[in-house]
Amino acid sequence: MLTIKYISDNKELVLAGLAKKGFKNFALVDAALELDATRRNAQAKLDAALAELNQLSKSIGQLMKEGKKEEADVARQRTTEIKESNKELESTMKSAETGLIDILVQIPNLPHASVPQGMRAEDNVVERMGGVIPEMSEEALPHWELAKKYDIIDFELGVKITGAGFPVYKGKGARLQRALIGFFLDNAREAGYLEIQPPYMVNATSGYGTGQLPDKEDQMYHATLDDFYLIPTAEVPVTNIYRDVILNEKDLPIKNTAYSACFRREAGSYGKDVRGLNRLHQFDKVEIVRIDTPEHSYESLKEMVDYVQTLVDKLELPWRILRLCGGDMSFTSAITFDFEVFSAAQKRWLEVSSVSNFESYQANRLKCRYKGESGKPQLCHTLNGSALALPRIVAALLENNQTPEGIRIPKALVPYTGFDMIK
RNA sequence: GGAGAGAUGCUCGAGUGGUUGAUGAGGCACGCCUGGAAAGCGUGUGUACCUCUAAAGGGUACCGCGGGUUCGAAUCCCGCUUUCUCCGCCA
Repeated sequence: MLTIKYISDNKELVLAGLAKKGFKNFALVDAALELDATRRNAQAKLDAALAELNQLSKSIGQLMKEGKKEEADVARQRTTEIKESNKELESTMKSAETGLIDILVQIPNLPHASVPQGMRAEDNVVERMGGVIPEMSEEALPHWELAKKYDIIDFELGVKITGAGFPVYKGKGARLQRALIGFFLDNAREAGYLEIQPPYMVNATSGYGTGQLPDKEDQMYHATLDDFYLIPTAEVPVTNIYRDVILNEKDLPIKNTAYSACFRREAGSYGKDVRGLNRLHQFDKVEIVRIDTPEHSYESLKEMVDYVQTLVDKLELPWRILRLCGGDMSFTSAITFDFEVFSAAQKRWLEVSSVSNFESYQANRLKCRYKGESGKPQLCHTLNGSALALPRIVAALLENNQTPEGIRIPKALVPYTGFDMIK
């Protein structure tokens, strides 16, 4: 969340930023500022009262030692009065405090100056493109047909076992999944990322830390008996490693990578675009997470984008990078670059990665700070990106590389699959 | 799941009701010493919020978390979380 200090120092910038993001509830900003004033006022009074209380306590001890019981009793009486009047101050302060946080978590992050204006996907800007879109014959099959033809992914079987959106990968399909995970993790390691294997369930505090809660509560699977959430991305557990942590500036940037299964309810998205692997409730993804100083976070962002580009290049997929417009970015992001690959039989661009700088928005929730030479702890910047999400990569690989003899595996991946064709 | 023992600052480790934000040791930083270093000596070493603000200063809170008792709690009481040991179960 934004800090109340930033909001009160830069109200006009905040309102302009929110407008760019398509956020209309400006009243929340004033409400936050008002609650903050209430809180500060109550705390000032309460602190003064507590100071007097502490003084009285000391004097009572002293008086008792000197045997001046009556004077001590007078002081005791006074403490009772103070404590009585403190009750109201305490409840004022507490309710202002929780009310303020309730409001702040409803205010999204502000977009970076370089984020294009716009509300819809059409307003996103193509940053650059690469790879070659293959010529496809009219008989080219979409990946769900190919999956059936070669018996490598069974969607109906997943329905039987769990439900729609939980496919079963078989044989070379399963091995292709495992190959991609290994390929992505090895590349990340070579690029300097520390591999992490995180829990796939998190508590509510972690969900709040990265901003999934309360904003996207209905997008996560919730194990109510234990109040755990299945992670929608490894970003959640990995970033929460750094919750309530003060890092040393010389240890930055932190570079972590993690494979995890990801679980998303995808409530409300049905129809043609979700066929096959296009949108699943459970899928595999390798994530990269970075934590850096505000001075270096945009360098970090560029490195991450460039790194993801090397992956789609090695996989020989046609790709493009979009700079998302204000209205299309996520709640918590300050800037986001989406990677899309072209899936030649569906003739569609599919999003396979989203690389974002959250600036200090997550860090403020997480209380993730760093300390440099100057001494004072400051909020870090957090960044993350998919590198990469598997299902749509698989969809594009299957569709783009289909031949009459079978499906060709890109050279870079063969050491991981152990086969170069799916026949 | 049952029983018992713990949870204190960067780390270790004192502390069972009264100037204890917290003894001590280690670590770290700075200074002295040195040709340089080590050793030695000295000094310093948390976070958040409020107030004030150029800075300094002052105040409040924090000894796993949340309550309670008391004029006063790291210290007493209750609940929770978590770690360890033993038993049970088990991939």
